[in-house]
Amino acid sequence: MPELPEVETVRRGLEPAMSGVRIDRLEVRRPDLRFAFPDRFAERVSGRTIVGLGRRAKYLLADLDDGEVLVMHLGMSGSFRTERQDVADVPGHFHHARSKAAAHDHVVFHLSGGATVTYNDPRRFGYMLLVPRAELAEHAMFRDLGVEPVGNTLDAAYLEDAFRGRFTPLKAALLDQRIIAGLGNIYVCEALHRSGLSPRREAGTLSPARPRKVAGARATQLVTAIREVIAEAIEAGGSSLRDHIQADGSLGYFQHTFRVYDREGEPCPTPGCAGTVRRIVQSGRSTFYCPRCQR
DNA sequence: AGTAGAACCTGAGCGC
DNA sequence: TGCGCTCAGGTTCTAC
Repeated sequence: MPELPEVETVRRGLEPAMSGVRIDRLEVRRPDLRFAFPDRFAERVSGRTIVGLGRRAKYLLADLDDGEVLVMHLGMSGSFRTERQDVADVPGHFHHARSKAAAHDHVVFHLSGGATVTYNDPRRFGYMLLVPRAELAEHAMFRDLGVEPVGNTLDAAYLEDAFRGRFTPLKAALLDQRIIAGLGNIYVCEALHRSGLSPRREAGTLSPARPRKVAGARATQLVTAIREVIAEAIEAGGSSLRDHIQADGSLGYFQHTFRVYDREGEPCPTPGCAGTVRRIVQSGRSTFYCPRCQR
């Protein structure tokens, strides 16, 4: 489920409840998610204070006061929800009753002050790790990650370099976390549509044979589209947080309207384009695009 | 080396 | 109502 904007939205939603807060007890309700939990996981996390909550690509990073980082990945179906039981008598404050455990509630953070944060993940493609802060950058999960899509390091010249000589389709190249870290199936489709580039085009065709000082127009368009799509989605996530979090305390899903994703058969939303959104399968995954305006 | 496909797991939606 | 099939926002392992 979550791509970078969703993970960032989850981070922002959890931060007020978790940052600077002590974990009185970590409740681990099964032996594994995608991987087995770390040795003595519950014991090592219980009693720690969360110094700060960060994010890298699609990973959520909780800095603990003993120098370790609790690394959390939400896989396809992971989500968090926050609940607190100590605000019932605050006038005007929404009260989240402490609910019973739902199906697929795998990890519960019992926080000082009485709030809980629950990780739910039906498909269990998510996972949690404990990594010493100093070793994080060299950890197998992080060392090969590419640049963040919104940030100074992503620019057209970088993309041209990364794509040079590659025959793989643009769709696959953009999903490759070693080049840009954090994009997923939805936002790749959206960015390609906005930039007028076909998902089937060979990645190397965006790169001039030799590096140039001034990057080409197509790579520039693509970079602009990626940054816009991600920034807008994070903004939309922020809005949904403000509207939504108090109602049910759940984090991980928010409503979005996409221009092409999951819109097979609908008219292409590009102004003046009479095309129809088409669905194809590339390396086993759905791609939505307009064959008319995406070249 | 680089790329496609299967695998991991559960649930939702659809046609019959 | 129920069965069987396809599909799902991610990553990793295997096989050409």
